[in-house]
Amino acid sequence: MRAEARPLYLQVREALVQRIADGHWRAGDALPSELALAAELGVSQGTVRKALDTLAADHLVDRRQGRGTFVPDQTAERALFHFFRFEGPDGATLIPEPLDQTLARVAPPPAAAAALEDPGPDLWLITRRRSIAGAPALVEKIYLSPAHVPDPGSAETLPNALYSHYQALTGLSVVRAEDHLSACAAPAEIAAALGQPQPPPVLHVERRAFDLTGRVLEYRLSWCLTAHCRYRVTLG
Amino acid sequence: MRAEARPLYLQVREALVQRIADGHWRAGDALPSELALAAELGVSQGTVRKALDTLAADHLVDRRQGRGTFVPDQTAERALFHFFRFEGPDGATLIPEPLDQTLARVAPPPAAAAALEDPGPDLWLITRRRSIAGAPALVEKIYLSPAHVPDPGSAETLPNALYSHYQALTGLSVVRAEDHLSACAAPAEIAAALGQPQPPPVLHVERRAFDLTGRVLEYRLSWCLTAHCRYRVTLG
DNA sequence: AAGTGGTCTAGACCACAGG
DNA sequence: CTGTGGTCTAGACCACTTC
Repeated sequence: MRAEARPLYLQVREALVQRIADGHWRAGDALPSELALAAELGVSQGTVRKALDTLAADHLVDRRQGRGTFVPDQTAERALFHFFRFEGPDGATLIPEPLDQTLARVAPPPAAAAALEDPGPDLWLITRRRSIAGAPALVEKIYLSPAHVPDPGSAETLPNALYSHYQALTGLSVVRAEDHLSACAAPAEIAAALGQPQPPPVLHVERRAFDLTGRVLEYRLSWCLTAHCRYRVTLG
Repeated sequence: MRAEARPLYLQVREALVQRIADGHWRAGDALPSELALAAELGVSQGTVRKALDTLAADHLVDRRQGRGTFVPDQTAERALFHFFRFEGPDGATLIPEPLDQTLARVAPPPAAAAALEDPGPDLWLITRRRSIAGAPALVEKIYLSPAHVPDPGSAETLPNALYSHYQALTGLSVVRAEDHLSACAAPAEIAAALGQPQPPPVLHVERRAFDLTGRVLEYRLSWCLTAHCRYRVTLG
């Protein structure tokens, strides 16, 4: 570890992030112990600990007393509870049932091209419908760059939990997402997919999902009927 | 500091939170230095530091190198950037202009009574309209318990930034909020207030705002036209 | 110069998991 | 029993603010 302007523990943090991003350690792997990392990097255990604590705070590693420090699996559970923000009107956990989905290569719409840097000539587009309480309630258009996800599989094999699917395919984890919400009358195509004769008011969500190096891995548009669900946000 | 089951630094944290909640230190005040607190509480500086670091992470105190540790003012700036989640379509900061507002005592609607524990026979209700880009775009109904806010002032004197107003009046700070978002056709009353002949789709936000002891200080319903704005969420 | 928080180190002991 | 992370301490030095 050389002397530089930035604090040592941030340099250690970046070195560790680098190795995770490289795939040096894979999802599910345990990192070396604090003492081992300290010896290897030539810093004290306390400095490694501080770096690991900041990573844990960002959910980039998982620390378990007596066991070790782990690169987290993108478990379906975490994807569901952390990145799926819809819940029932009473606050109950809500699990939408898959209805149908398609997979295609499409020319990038301008918004998708702008969101996904380096979009290339065409993108993967997953279109899917999901139902809540037995009625179609959610339509999603999910854009992926082939540069990041060369082959998502087929429409039949796409699982419900996409983020863990991306990780299994590519080693890339979604660690952060930014949503922009608005209300609009459902576009005709969406209203039809939701089985509504008249365009109903829908909650529109535009999402950018980032990997741990800050690249946009996924650009997603959702339209949701909120008769039986709502989007929950906690502002700390 | 007595020996107990919970870690020392959490006991220190709670002692500090208690004093802030008590008003022992007021908004804007500096806390004693780490060494002074350590001596007073009979623990090491490192333990006090760890407690203060967790408080800073939760925005309950403000630490500034060379100056000290402060109980944060509920500045209009923080209220705006942290708890006001609307922005322009291009991501630009957005400042809605106040249009008009009223203040009344009303019988608590069931939802407001459920949200505000101990609501009493009636509540304060602030109703206000705000405009974006020159057109009415936001209607808010804000319920306050007189037990927490005995006298919010008059409709004429209510400022734009309510959370810092609450703090100036009562010493209570909003430190956390939970929003529930849905889309609906604007109720007739709201459509009229927004100057829309037909009920437009609006983003409906139900907010509970908490003080640092976890009580609900405010229950707020908002209806927003999202033609020129959107609600931004970052999921870490 | 004095006082504050920020970083870094070294070492002790505790709590937990697993062989 | 060993090894892990979690807590707690003590002390050194640095960076920043204020007088």
